[in-house]
Amino acid sequence: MLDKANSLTIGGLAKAANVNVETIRYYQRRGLLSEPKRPPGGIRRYGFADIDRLTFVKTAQQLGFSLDEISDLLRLEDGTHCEEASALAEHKLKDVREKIERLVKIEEALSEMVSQCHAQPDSIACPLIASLHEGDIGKKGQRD
Amino acid sequence: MLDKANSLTIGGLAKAANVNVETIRYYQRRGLLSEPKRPPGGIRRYGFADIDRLTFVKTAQQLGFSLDEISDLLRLEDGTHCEEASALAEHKLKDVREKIERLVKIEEALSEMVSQCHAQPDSIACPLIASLHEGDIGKKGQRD
DNA sequence: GTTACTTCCGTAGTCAAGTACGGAGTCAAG
DNA sequence: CTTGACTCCGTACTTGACTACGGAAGTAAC
Ligand SMILES: [Zn+2]
Ligand SMILES: [Zn+2]
Ligand SMILES: [Zn+2]
Ligand SMILES: [Zn+2]
Repeated sequence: MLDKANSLTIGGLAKAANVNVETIRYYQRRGLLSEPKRPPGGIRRYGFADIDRLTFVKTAQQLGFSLDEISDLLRLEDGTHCEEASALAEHKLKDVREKIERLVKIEEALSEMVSQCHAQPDSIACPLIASLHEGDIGKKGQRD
Repeated sequence: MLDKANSLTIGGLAKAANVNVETIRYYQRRGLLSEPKRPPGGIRRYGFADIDRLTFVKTAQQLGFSLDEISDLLRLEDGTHCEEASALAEHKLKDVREKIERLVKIEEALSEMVSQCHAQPDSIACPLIASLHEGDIGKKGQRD
């Protein structure tokens, strides 16, 4: 962790990790990223470890983890908590699969509607609109 | 739509649709749900159509649509012309397909991580956590 | 016909995840 | 040694989606 290359200012880190400076400071306040000591009367420097951690946070976030959940993941970093980490990930995986299932149903409904609509360009009532009146999209499986 | 059974008070509707009363009122303010006329000096009554609409909103929401987008979806119901309706529906369809794509990538990444984790019960570092450090998920095409 | 819930309505507060602002201090170039 | 850019820090604002609050009026049970 004591890289020769702990040479980035917060702005450089922000650029390197492709996040806003304020986001870094926010993560520090949330305890997701530690603040390097500040040399007396100077400014903080950051290094690869910080880029790595920001990457971790952003990646996990794209996987649908909240910042709180990411805190949990970060506390499991020592690798001795494989069980807990995978339980967390498996829960997310289940959520994601449910979302996909529902989206596929909507996709089918929408594309059906669109093609019905195109099939009847001159009808008085739009079949797309008519089918929405039936309200049969996503009738079941309302849980998280 | 003109059910004999328009007998629910807002509280009953809330219970039936499994949402908070305040959420219903909020949706009314946002125009996602219409307010039935109030009989002079009386209270509003709701029916199945309202339950359906709330269900639709909640389902679409779980699929990742914002309330604004849901407004768009719902406006397809409100007598827009065929052209506009199908344009909207096609746009949404594209959105849905993009969402599915992104979620499938996430799903693959997560399930890969989980199986790596299970494959190495005795490793020192959890490969699931290790892979979060690599940040190679969704490197491109993250847009909406 | 009094009491205890509800409804109605407007306004205000909450929560997550940032983003912006303002003033003071620091640093690198010219 | 002055300028201009950047850092630091605290506080405040933002957005989306609610949730709560307070007081007046409606309604139901006894
Ligand atoms: Zn543990
Ligand atoms: Zn593991
Ligand atoms: Zn049509
Ligand atoms: Zn779109």
